[in-house]
Amino acid sequence: MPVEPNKRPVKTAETSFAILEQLKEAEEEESLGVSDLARRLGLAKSTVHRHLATLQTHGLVVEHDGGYRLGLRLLDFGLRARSLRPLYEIAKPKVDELAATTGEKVWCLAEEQGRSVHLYGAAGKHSVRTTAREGERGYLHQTAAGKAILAHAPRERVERIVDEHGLPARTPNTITSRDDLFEQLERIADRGYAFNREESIPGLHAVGAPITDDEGVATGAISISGPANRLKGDRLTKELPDLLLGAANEVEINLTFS
Amino acid sequence: MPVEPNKRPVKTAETSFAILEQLKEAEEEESLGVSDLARRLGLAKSTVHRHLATLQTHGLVVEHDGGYRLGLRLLDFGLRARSLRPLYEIAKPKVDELAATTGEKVWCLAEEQGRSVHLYGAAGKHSVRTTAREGERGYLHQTAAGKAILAHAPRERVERIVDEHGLPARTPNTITSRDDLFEQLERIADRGYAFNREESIPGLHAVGAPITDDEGVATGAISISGPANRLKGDRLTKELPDLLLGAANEVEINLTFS
DNA sequence: AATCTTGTTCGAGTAGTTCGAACGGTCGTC
DNA sequence: GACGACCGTTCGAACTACTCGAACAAGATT
Repeated sequence: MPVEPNKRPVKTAETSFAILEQLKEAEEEESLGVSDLARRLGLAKSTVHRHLATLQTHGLVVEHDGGYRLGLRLLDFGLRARSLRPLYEIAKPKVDELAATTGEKVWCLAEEQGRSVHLYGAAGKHSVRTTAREGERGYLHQTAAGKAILAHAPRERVERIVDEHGLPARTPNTITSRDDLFEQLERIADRGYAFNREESIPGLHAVGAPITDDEGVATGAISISGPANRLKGDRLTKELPDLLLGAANEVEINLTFS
Repeated sequence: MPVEPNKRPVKTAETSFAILEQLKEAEEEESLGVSDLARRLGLAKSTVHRHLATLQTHGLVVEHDGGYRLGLRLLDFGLRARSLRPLYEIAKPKVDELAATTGEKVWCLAEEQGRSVHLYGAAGKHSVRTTAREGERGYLHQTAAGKAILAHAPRERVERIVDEHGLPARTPNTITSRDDLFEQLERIADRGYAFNREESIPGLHAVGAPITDDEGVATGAISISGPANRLKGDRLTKELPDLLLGAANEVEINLTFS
């Protein structure tokens, strides 16, 4: 499913989305007003005003503190979108379990439109706090879970994803060359799981295993991540992968019979 | 802030929202196609097609199984909307704690546009499974938490809310008369917490306490709910309210100093 | 094999959006 | 205390761009 070039988009709807996007990007305690938004988006005040009024009647935006912020109707949509994914419903308890037994941060990621989405995360006792948030979008080549997904996808699919999104770096260790990527993906496919050695965040290591369907194609992945000095040696290369593969396998079985 | 009558809404944006709404209402494993949506919304196929293409490039909608479903970009927006509310961030650990100590289902609700929103829920060991979901909207007069919020709001505000949303019933016990409502609210305001005796779901009882700001106006509430035969007598009228008020008070303190 | 779907594209007509100007209100400053 | 600056809001006119319907290929169903 190549993302269509999308001739003739609905521009009016896009400006509404642009307003939502601006409000999402806004700082925590900052609430934007009509004029602020109009300036940022290069639109007339009256236009922004009209869009905001419409968004408000649908609960997508709410007045707050002399400005506007995202409305909780979006929470309804977002959580519905997530619970429609069987992967979430089934992986969640396993992710909790892994976090409890390993004490580290455990994530379940899904792939959508060539990007990764952090579906659900559970914190173990010793888990580090990173900037990752549930719902966040990321690049598949930058994480252990993402690479595990790519390694279990048809090569042409990976080619198209790289064509579209490139291989942006986040740390000196991030894979930035196509050749390196495919070389690693091959080894990951053989091994069945992937490592991340400070490729997305300095000082952070991770292991990721794919969740594959009955045709061996990945629909998501789970990962365990923690500080490099704790995730190393046999723990990183043996113990955690074992736990991870066990959990991933259980999820796969439950997925095919649901 | 009376919800404005909203002259001149942006109709084009509204049809985009209507499409999202339809996809949200859709059954679990049902994925709607262009023609389905066009039929349901009374629009031309080509119109729906164009909207879907636009929604897709923004990740709000994704192709799946020969149709479309809500995209995970909505999860990003929704979770951001929630974490922008200090109430959520601060109440969450207390809700977890209450669920663990009582063993029942504990909810944190917020008020928005005269309706309640289930911000966060935690399940205790014995907690019942209800139809309530995080992100769901409800009526304030139908639940313990909602009534606690209404009881700690200016009377004129409550009047406007009832004018706008009415007092729809969910069970034979739901409050449906204005007089009954205000009578109860008065007692709740005195007492400091509210009960729900099968007013939203048959066989379900609950206690709710408001989270108020420094002016005594409620911005949200937390509640404990469980089967009527377990939530009765002193446990319902003494023990649980005590725990609840303690937790609510802690949340309030943390909220004012954040 | 024929027929009824499906999703897709495109042109024409007009419905609806955008802009700008003007209003009243509120805040801050001189 | 009055002025000026900025805010959000409303409205009319101009023209953008959205909606519809028809027509197409591809696939499913009969």
